[in-house]
Amino acid sequence: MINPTVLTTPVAAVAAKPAVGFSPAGRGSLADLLHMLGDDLAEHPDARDAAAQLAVGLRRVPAGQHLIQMGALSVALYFVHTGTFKIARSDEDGYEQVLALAGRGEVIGYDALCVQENPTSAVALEDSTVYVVLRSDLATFSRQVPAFGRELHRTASLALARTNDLVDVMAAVSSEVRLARFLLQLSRQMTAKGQSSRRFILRMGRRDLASMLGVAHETVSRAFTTLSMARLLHVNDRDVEILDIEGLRAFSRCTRRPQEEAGLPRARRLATQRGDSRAAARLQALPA
Amino acid sequence: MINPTVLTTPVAAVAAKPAVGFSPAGRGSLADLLHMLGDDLAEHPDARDAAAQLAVGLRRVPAGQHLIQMGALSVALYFVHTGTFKIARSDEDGYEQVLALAGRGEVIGYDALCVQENPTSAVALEDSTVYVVLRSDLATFSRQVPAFGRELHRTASLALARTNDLVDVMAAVSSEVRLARFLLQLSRQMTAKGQSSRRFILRMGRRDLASMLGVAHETVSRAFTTLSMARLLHVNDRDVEILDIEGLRAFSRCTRRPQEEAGLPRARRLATQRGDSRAAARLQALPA
DNA sequence: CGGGACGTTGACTCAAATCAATAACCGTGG
DNA sequence: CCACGGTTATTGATTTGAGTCAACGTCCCG
Repeated sequence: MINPTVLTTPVAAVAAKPAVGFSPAGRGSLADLLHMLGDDLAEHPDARDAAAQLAVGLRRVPAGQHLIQMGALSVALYFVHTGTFKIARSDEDGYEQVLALAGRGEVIGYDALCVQENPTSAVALEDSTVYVVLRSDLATFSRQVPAFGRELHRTASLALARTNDLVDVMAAVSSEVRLARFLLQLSRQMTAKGQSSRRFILRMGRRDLASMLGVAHETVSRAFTTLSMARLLHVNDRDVEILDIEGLRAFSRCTRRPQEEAGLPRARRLATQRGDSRAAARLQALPA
Repeated sequence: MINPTVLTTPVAAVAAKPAVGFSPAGRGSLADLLHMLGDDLAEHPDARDAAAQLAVGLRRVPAGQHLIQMGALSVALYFVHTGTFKIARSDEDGYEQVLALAGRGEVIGYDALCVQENPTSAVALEDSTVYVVLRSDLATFSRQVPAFGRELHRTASLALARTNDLVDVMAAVSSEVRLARFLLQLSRQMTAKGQSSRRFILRMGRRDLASMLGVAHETVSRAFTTLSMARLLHVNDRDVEILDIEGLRAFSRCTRRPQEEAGLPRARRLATQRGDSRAAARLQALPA
């Protein structure tokens, strides 16, 4: 699986500018950051004042640029303000494994806290901005504004849960199921962010998507057409609309092939399998 | 992939005893916990005293018992003191996806911090003990003993990095490469813990291992024999000895099939592929 | 000794990787 | 303006790695 995906990111552009996305930085306060994370400090006026005093950087990262270069010294954590990032690891051959997407409110760079160098890189998929919190400020900020410590733990926990979700996706048997699960997760995330859970734009190309699913990019194409023909989706390049979310959900649970349930003396099933073009067959496993 | 793996854990035993592994608890101090995590607080005598005052639970978890039941309310974080745990997620069909192993010094339950209920379960693979830190104590402990906050972030970061490693494993093309990568990571972890990096005992059965690799358990067997025959390993059930770690490393990098490097005008290669029994062929990609 | 869980090996089939061709799109430059 | 190279997406043909089914040996426990 996993065809190329070699340097999906415009290398030329990155090489031309300074390696680490350096752009006219802005300025914000810890209070701004906390507000974005959903904590208004409304009930802690004193902490609110403290947070307003603590300055945090605000950096612009143009599309395609690296926020973090894998292997570089880790100096800060980043919180996505606007835009989307792709978190990836690439081996020396240039092959790239996408590990996560990070959108508004999510932490980037947390996985480096246990070491010196960043184990992953972060690339902006579109023009983006991030809050910058220096590692050397973490302790101070957490002490002076307990809400920050709380939120940091929450976002880190979320990052962990997200990666676990990705493992679930990659563990699925068939490519169609992998895609279905991925889309459902994306849908759930969109809901959490208050956007439409039915329709959204994929921020990445087929190759990056294939890398996340752990399949060849041609297979992603085919999986899309299969799900479309099953009337579960409507796809136009990166524009995806979920037509039947319940059906998609049912389909995504079609993990490993049926088998005798754990201990329960049930023996019906199968007899429905076999014959036509595969994925279509997996469809009649639907509820209604 | 992923054959059954249905309820690898002795359900009966779990069902018989209270759902959440409940065992004669001990008592420890935050200082003990920090000492295990590698922070002696030697340079902070006052913090040392504070930490010695703060009590944390110490719980015994017999082999096969659940420390955390997926879906249960999250009330605490756990730090493995002795033994090993398997972190897993199981869908309603009884299928189980293993997400991580947790050994001495690692956190368990961190992924629940962003929600109410535990998104994963944790099962002891052998008789184990854990330090218990209530979620309600987290803020206090972090404030009173800054070293705890630091170590908590470090271990959480490690958990995230570990899961990323697992994604790398599951992203590999062939089952043999998956196994090779997994073993190398295990080897690295053993080194970090000061144990032999050449030889170790797998704590899990083939089915759980298969779940982590994202393949059928029969395939794990075959991959083991293939690597053995390649003289890279010596395997006896769960006892694994790495014979040629450099060879194994070279093999593990054999990801996707060769292809034209990014832009570079190189055209040699292949012509070596094809003919014999697959994995053996992949071997001559070695350095020397 | 029989039942159960586990590990290994073989045979068969099929889903997906691979190889290949085509089309659409984009920015550039003549 | 259109031609050109480059990147991306889709679809088809072919091959093969691994999932599945099945049989067998081992070990442990009651």
